[in-house]
Amino acid sequence: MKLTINDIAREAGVSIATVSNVMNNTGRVSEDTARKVKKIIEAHNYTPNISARKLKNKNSQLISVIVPYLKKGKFEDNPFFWQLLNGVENGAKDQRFNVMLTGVENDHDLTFINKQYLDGIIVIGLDEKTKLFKNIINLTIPCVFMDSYLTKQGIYQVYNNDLMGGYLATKHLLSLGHKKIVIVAGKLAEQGVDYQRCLGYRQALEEAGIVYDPNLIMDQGASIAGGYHAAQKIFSNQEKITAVFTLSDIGAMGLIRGLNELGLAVPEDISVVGYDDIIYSEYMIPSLTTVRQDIYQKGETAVQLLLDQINRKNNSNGKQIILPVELKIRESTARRE
Amino acid sequence: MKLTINDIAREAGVSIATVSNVMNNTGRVSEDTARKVKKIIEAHNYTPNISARKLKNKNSQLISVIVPYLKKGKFEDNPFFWQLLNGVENGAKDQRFNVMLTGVENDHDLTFINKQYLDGIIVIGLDEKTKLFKNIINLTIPCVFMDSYLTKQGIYQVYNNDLMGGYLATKHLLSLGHKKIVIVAGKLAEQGVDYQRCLGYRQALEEAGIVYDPNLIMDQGASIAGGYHAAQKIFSNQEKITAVFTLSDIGAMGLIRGLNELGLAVPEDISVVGYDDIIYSEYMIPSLTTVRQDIYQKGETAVQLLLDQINRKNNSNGKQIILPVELKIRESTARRE
DNA sequence: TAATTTTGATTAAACGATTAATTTAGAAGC
DNA sequence: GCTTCTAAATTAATCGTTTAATCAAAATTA
Repeated sequence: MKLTINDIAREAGVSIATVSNVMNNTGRVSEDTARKVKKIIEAHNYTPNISARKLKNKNSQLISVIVPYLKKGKFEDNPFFWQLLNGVENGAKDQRFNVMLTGVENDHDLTFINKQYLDGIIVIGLDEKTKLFKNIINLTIPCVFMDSYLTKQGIYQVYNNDLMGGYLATKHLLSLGHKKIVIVAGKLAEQGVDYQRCLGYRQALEEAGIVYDPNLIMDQGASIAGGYHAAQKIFSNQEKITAVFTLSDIGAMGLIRGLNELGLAVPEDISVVGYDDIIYSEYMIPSLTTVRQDIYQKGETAVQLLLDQINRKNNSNGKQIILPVELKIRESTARRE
Repeated sequence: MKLTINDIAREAGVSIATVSNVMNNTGRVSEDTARKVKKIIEAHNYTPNISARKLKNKNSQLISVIVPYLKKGKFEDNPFFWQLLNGVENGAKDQRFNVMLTGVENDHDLTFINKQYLDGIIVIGLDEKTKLFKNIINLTIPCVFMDSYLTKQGIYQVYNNDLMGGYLATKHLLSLGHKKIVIVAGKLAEQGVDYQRCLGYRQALEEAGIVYDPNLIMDQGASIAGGYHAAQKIFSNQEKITAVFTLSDIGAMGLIRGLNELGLAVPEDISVVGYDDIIYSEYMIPSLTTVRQDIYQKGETAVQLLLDQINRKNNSNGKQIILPVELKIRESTARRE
């Protein structure tokens, strides 16, 4: 049914070794023979069986993007991941790699990522202290960690300049005259992006001579519902809050909706800055001032870093790539009255 | 280095065949032996080499979701796909299947499918007339087609009741007194979902005794930018349009933004109905009246249908599953003044 | 007890590639 | 003409499983 190397060899009147040599350009075949074999390969659109090749060579042309889900069955509503996955898939395709998506829970055992099955993985937002991290490291397969600030030596990481993002957003709000700026964060784990963004926030405050008030940090969840619920808290807060820095655009979306329902207008009553610049931010009403990161490009970068690692296998010096961020000023922020 | 079945067999003092039989629960092994072997497998955390298994069995526990992209390098901005993929991944995980994502262009060669020994594929929104469709059919691997209305016998399909969705949305607008209702569609290919939704629209018009006017159908693209640009057209249209039925929520999002910029308020000046009920629709300002389909569940359903096919292999009767839709009435529609 | 069946294990042949070791055929050197 | 060298092809082993074909021992039957 399916063509094998034997079929090609038979038709070309050569041995399978020769066919293999032709395919792998080992230079051990005469030009004439090579041409003849190639023609037959072309004609039948033959491609070698990856499993067989892998059994010998130990590579599968398959990588996985690992998303530590909150819970099985729970839909992750941030389009961030989708955009990222598009970037990864696109970058991988260029080098004829395929991309798997795997959602895992935090204490998941990774037997399903059989060591011999994947050529590499990209892991998003993982903390070094988790069991999952240890399990992944133990796999000793090429790996790129994205959006986490890990201290372990010799690993590959990609993230945006989150500290700068936090700094820029806060500085912008400060420049508009805001003093009481709330942060609505996802989880503030020390190795997460939100922690860094908060550091940037604190740095900007400090430069402006404003005392950091931990009560203004809300650890609410980065989801759309998280933002929505934060509105209530902000509304009932005694202090006069005039600006909110939400560490995700979807959180900002929920927040603005929530504020509206409580009779607070954005930006007239409260200014809001988001984070990510997902595609919808530009089209929201009001359009969202936000810290832009190029998510698609981040995906491409990560896959590139991973494939580099896969190709020259024994280089384990590790590498960090920090991508730039940019403040996009739109309608959701205004001068404090 | 890596443990093989031989190591386990040696340590257990049995043959590799016995180890294999233990792993695959063939029932050909005595309880005592099985227990002994299992213990050793456990102790070493051994997992069989998938490539070897694949080579023998020609199955991979791997399926792919195929998204016919518009173009390579172009990011597909509809979160629909992400939600769907989450559903698929979740459903697949239950049965220990992994999920690949593949974006293909219309004339893409599909060799990767054989190479990876995919056990099955889910294809989204594909037209029967395309070359890609023919190529896929020729592969003769288990396949589920989603969101297309194909006429070929013996194939498996999953879609929502799009005709009903179109009907419900239109009926709702009619009941609010609207007469000139524009449709902003993606592509109106005969086998696509948008075509069906338009049929529903026409049916509702007919019941209300309103003549169908093809000039009111805009074939603008279902993207957010498509909706945005449609606003201009609607604005400059001479006829007094009071309502728009956008065949995607993100299109509606772009549209509402566009209308706003042109000084038209939703729903005061124009009512807008979307389609999909993505998670953001509820949080938009105004929140979006839309036809809800449970995308996550659709993903789960598709994967279930696919795995059924994979498991009892020779049943090729085909099957269609039609999932229900529901109208969600929110703020973006109002009675015509 | 001898013949037969059942049970539980082993042997060995695939699966489809890669590659080290080997063979063959010409060409070159003397 | 004989040896040596080189280029180009082949042979055969190997990767780690599954499974059909066997086989041996124990259990059952006559």
